[in-house]
Amino acid sequence: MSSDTSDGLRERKRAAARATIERAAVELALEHGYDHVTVDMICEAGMVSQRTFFNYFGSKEGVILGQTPPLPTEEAADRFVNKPGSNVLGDFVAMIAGSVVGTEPDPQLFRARRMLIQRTPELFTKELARLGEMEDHFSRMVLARFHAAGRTSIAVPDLEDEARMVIALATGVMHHTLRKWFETDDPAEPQQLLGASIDLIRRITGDGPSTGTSE
Amino acid sequence: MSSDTSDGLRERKRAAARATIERAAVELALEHGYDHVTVDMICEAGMVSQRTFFNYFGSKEGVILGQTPPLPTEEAADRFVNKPGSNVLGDFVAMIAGSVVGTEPDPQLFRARRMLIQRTPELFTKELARLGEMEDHFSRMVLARFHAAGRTSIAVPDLEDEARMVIALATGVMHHTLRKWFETDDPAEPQQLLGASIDLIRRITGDGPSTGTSE
DNA sequence: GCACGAGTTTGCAGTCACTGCATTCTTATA
DNA sequence: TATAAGAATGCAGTGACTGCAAACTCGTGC
Repeated sequence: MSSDTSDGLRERKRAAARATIERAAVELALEHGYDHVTVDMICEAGMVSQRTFFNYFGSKEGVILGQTPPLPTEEAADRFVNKPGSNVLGDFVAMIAGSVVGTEPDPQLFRARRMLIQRTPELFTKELARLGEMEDHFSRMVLARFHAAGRTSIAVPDLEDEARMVIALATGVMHHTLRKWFETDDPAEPQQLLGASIDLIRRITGDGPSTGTSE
Repeated sequence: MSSDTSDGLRERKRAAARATIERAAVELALEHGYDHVTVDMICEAGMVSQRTFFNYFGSKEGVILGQTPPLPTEEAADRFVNKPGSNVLGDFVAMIAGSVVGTEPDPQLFRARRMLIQRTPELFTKELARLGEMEDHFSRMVLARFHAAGRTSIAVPDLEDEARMVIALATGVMHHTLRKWFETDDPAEPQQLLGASIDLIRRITGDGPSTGTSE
């Protein structure tokens, strides 16, 4: 029953409350600094009880970090596995970037979050940790790509290690790219940053900028 | 006055207390799991007040993680900068490994710490964060190496980015290598693991396993 | 020996994040 | 409209951590 954007008053209210609290929290943190804001302050500004706050977000960080970035779409994953480019790392990072960008509907809020995360070491750490949690999943994807390319764990005994290493490296790259991204003040195209990052990787890890195909 | 290992009763007492508390903490955490151990429990076992505990270690994690790993010796740093091997990443990771290993005088305790860190995501995260804090310092080292090799920021405008990217990648590698290291149950030579890691990097990032020299 | 001062340990009160549980609304539905 | 499913809230409690002031201990000069 009812339209698509809202089924039920309940849902709508929940969403509204959530949004109100998030905005309040981000605004407060932007003004006073994350660790000078107490959960109680957020609750007052968001007009909910502390208990409700924790029901919604689970932790103080949770409200700033926002919901955990969604996994790449099946389609993107499939492309990564079956249509490999010249460079695992590049492809992987590009895929992740694609799934991270555009998560938050409100660009204003999105930027505010990024800003806070960048300037608050504690938050930056947590954000990285969150990415880290998906490591297992990702390394399985890389492994799938390897298999699709005909490489087997029998021919290459440490293929699993190699997959995990790809993820480890990619994490590093994302670390770097995220930092760069947060640094720029205008919403420059992430694509460009990514391109630069991948260039750097090539330069650092061997084949000259022109050599091209590897893996 | 007195011998070299101990100047003053005060110092000695401090060291003893510190050791007692650390051992107690690690033992308790090993037995009950890090987050089921309270600071009060540690204090009781370590025979100090809670206040003293925090004076010593600053936080609950602090007592498990141990003192922050020392920076590489000047000598090691100099070698890294002025006697470059074939691979920045490899050299860097090797240098770090050298400065991390052998920090803790008591191998028993050392292993226990590693074990705890590995099995406690929270601690693992913090450990990585601690490494991350030294990023600035390290990227300056890499930059120095670049300069020593005759590369200037004028000829290569994003040389600083490149240095930071090296660190980012290295962080990833260390992440991977640490994990592998913690996994093995016998105190296998880190050198070997490192070698394997560096092999993987080569394989992933371009030039085939045999090509050799790069950078 | 001893007194005095710097350096330490401790108790205590308080803040803040976070949790479990019982109670009180609200919304959906029969 | 009664009633159940679903939230929101209050409250009491735990556990990490901090500031402050009082008590204590070691090192020194006498």
